[in-house]
Amino acid sequence: MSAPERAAAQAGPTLRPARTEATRHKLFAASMEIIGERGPHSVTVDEIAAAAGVSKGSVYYNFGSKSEMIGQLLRFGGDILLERLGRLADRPDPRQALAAMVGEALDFLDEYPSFAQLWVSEMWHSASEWRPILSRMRGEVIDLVRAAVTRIDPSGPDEDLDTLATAIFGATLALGRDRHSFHPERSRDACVRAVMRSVAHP
Amino acid sequence: MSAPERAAAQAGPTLRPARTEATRHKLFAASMEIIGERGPHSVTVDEIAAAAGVSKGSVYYNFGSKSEMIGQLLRFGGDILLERLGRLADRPDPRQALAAMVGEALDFLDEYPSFAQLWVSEMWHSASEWRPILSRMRGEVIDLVRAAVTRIDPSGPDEDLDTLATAIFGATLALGRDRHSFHPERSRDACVRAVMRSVAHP
Amino acid sequence: MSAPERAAAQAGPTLRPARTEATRHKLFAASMEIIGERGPHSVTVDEIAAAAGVSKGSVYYNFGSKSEMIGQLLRFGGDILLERLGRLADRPDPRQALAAMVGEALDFLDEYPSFAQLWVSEMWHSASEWRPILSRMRGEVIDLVRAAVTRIDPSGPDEDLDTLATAIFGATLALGRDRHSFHPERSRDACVRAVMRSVAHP
Amino acid sequence: MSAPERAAAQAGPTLRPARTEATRHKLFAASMEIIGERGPHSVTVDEIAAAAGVSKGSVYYNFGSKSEMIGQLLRFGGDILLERLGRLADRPDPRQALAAMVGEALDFLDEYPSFAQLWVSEMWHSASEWRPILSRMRGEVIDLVRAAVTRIDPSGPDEDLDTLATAIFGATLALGRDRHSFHPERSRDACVRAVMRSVAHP
DNA sequence: CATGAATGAGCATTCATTCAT
DNA sequence: AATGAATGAATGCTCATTCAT
Repeated sequence: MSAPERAAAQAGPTLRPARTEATRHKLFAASMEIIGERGPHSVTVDEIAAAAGVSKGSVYYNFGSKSEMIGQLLRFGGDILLERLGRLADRPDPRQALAAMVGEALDFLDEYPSFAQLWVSEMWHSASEWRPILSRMRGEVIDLVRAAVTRIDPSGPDEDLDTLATAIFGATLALGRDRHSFHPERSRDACVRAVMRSVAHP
Repeated sequence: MSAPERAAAQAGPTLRPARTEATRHKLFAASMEIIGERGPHSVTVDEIAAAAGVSKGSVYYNFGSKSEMIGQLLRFGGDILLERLGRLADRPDPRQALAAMVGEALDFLDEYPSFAQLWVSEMWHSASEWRPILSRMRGEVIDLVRAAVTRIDPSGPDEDLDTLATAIFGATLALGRDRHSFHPERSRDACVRAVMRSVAHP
Repeated sequence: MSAPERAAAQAGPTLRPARTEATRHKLFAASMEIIGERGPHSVTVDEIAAAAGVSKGSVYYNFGSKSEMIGQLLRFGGDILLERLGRLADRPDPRQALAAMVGEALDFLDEYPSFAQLWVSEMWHSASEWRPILSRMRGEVIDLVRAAVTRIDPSGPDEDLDTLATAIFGATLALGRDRHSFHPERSRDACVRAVMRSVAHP
Repeated sequence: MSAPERAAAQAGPTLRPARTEATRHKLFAASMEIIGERGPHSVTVDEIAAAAGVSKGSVYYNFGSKSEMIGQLLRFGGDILLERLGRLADRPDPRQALAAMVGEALDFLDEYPSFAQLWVSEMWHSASEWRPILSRMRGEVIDLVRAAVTRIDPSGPDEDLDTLATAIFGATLALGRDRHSFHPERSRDACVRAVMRSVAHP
């Protein structure tokens, strides 16, 4: 448990000192930037601290360890994505809801490419330190997709709906990363259309 | 350049290539096993050598560096996949050809889960040492898929075909990894069906 | 660039420089002791750190590399020699000035035998990592000697003065090392006299 | 004991197989070339073998170890120098004899710069593996010089003659290396003159 | 005689973590 | 709340040496 966590545990809903919050956010921003590009193992705590403009000691004071810092970073990013997708889930037209979610996901992958890269790298990695966090995120996202898919066509066995949701999830993730790495010219719409073909026939 | 490569570059009748080949294959097999599970950075050369039953020096004698060894491992795995997919590409019925390729890919991802994990992790990683190798593989696989998709429905702009091929690629990869990590009970057929939905309606 | 150098480059009020300085000097002293005896390649960083009573990591924290540490050690020693010789250069009697410099050099070679050995070994070594440092030192020492020689007898071409200065430099170096290795009984005065014979005749 | 040495020990004055002699000389030539430039510790047996165009095993077959190979190389070079200097020692005019020896030494240092470098580096090195060889060489050369000096001016104590001989030795060595490294334009004659100044005045 | 694949002890270097200030 | 000097276990890599062919 890092020092601020200890303090919070003792003091109840402390108004967190502004200085700590600022340091944490500088570290989030800097890590997000460089960890996605170079990978969590290739980036050193020194580099993160330098990029954030704080001392190395601050990382340990605020997060306790490098691993924990990355974990909180992932939670931070995952919450943003889930919040954004959740907002679109209850649109009246189910097909439009799914399309909106795919589009929103593409936007998110575009805005947080480093988070996206980290997710793809670690989610299926059996020995990843962040597997619990990432597989929970994967589960929640796929649940949202499956719900949308089910509203479009509730027939068929549950297993098939889950499989379809996973396929949509994978296609979206791949298109998002591909736009970043290989095809920046590819339009968001074209990607949404390609993904939506799997639920396209009325 | 590793010692065997230097020797090969000079041509001439390689005197004792059998021993070298044996060592290299033992290293390939052992690496494939453990690198995918724990990630290339978390696995040490000592562990690889021990798992292969050779000395650490042999790794360096044969490959020159850990990075180069993994690179050759990736080429090795990629060649297997491409060879397998290529064999299915010219089936008469284009829809059956694509379905066969998706199925074959799933089998491959099942047989070589470590290779699959490494691929997913590093392919879109901008600073990966193996990016050149992996992105070439990605390109060749997507080309195969696009050719199959084009045979099914040649209408529409090229860009859309490329995008669709990428979506199919991503969906298959995700389903393959998901079967390994989260849903071992999910059938190969269900996965193929889910992927094929994007080209299913005549 | 080592960490303290990075810090120094940014200026600002160095907070805890005393600790760093202490560590650096402990390392200088210990290295000077053992590197000259066994040669820079035969001495390990572990040994140096152990001899200095600091951790191996400290060597890297303070100098960045073994090579850089030795480089700074050489600069450190060279500055001492040059400072000592420079103080004697402007004695009124030129012959006495040169004799004093030769004697002082012999004293220095006696006090810092490891530095002397390193200098002799690496100065004329075309591929030495420390060639730039050592050849600059050689140049400055020879310049001092030539100035003294010129004051004794300004006639003759410049080239001859340079050559004579080099001969004096070499003779002194050899006598200094020889006293350490083979003839500890040989007196300082006898050495000075032998060197001074080349400028002895009025 | 290396294999040919074993053979020689058994068979008496064997006519050494031509193949062995050829291999040894190729190795001498190649080592002399690169060891002097890069230092004995920085040069690997692989490099030496490659430069000589023989296999690494041949080095061990012929010399038993890297250290022994360099030792024989040094003996080889030292014999050449001593033979050349010895031939000049009994010239009638003692001053001319010494000048001829200094000149001959400069020629030798010019022809075998790598040997010269190795000598300078290792001769005064207390822990050098080749110290015995090199200090014997140093002794024999200084004896020759002292004999010549004694013939010029036999007065004065023995110790002074020895010291003077060492000074001449050092001056010559330094001028020889300096010509190679820093002043290739400096003439052989100018160097001889500078060295001879210490015995120049009748 | 010669080769070159294999070895493993040894080494320079990295980096997450600690702690006195 | 923050700092940065110091640490040392861990790791990639080198290279002299061996030995089966």
